[in-house]
Amino acid sequence: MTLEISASKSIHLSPEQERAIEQRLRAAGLRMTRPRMLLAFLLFRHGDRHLTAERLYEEAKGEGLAVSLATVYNTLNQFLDAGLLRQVVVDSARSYFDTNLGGHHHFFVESTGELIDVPSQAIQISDLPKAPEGFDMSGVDIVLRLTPKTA
Amino acid sequence: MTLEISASKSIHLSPEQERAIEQRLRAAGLRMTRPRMLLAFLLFRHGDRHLTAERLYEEAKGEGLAVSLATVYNTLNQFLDAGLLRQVVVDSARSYFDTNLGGHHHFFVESTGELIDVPSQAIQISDLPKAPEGFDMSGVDIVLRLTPKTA
DNA sequence: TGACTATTTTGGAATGATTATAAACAATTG
DNA sequence: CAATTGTTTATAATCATTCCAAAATAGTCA
Repeated sequence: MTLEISASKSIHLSPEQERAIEQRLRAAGLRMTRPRMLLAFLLFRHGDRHLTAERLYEEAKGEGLAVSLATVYNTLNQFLDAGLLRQVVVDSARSYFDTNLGGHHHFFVESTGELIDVPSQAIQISDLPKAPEGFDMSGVDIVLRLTPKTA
Repeated sequence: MTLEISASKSIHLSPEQERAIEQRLRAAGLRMTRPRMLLAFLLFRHGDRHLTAERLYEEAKGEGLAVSLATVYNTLNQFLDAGLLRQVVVDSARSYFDTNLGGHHHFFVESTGELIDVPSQAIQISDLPKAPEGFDMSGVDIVLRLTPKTA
């Protein structure tokens, strides 16, 4: 699939990239469409990323292939449901989507909104309470909040 | 100060309660007003609480002394700034305010929005990464997410 | 390929939490 | 008590996100 934009701009995926993405989306029960291909490409092409919907939307526009903000939200939520993304809750104002699916935690720079991965083995937890009666513990989220050093 | 509402309803604070609250607010540079006294009373009368602004607003109305939603938000933010409350970020949809100022963490029941304190000594962390160059670590937030047990 | 059905996309309206505004009010100070 | 300053309030504004109905696209099958 070629993501044509204009005479001057377009994104080309190699057949392998395309097949890899298609396979992941198909496995999740999602049809392959141009917006989903573009967004998957932007999300997964370079290592781990932490993005807000708005930022991904801007990035897509910057690449020249416009996609509506509603579609960005729809797609992010579908990817979340499909387990291709994880949500990170660190800020009551906006949602972050994380492409790193491995167990890990985060530094959060409150002043800039930047998130930085912390590998889970960097934090040693020797004891955790068990879930109260009737519940399962579905996740352990650790956020290390950072502020610029007070000179 | 007596929080008079109607012939039938009013909240009475003992002089000690009143003085204690007033002292805390004064120390934070806040004038003593009726809405602040009411909200402080509701927040601090019974042990540790986790409240959303909306819920505190409803509770105030339920007690008969109406206070505007804007004032609830203003007051919560002032109390936050004054260090009388702490904010808990667990849900991208709403903000929780926590009256427990001691070091502790939370269980979060996603299905109901309920928060449950976890004393910090219930979680043993034997190792934490240090803050990246130029930053101080201002907080360590741990959220244990709960889901109803899968029968 | 053509025609049909099911799914997606989209722009714009709607929602919900929170914050800003500006006028009315209450507390403090002298 | 008059002047000043800080607070409350109703309402409008904002911002992220979701909803909606119509237009576009993908999948299916003859």
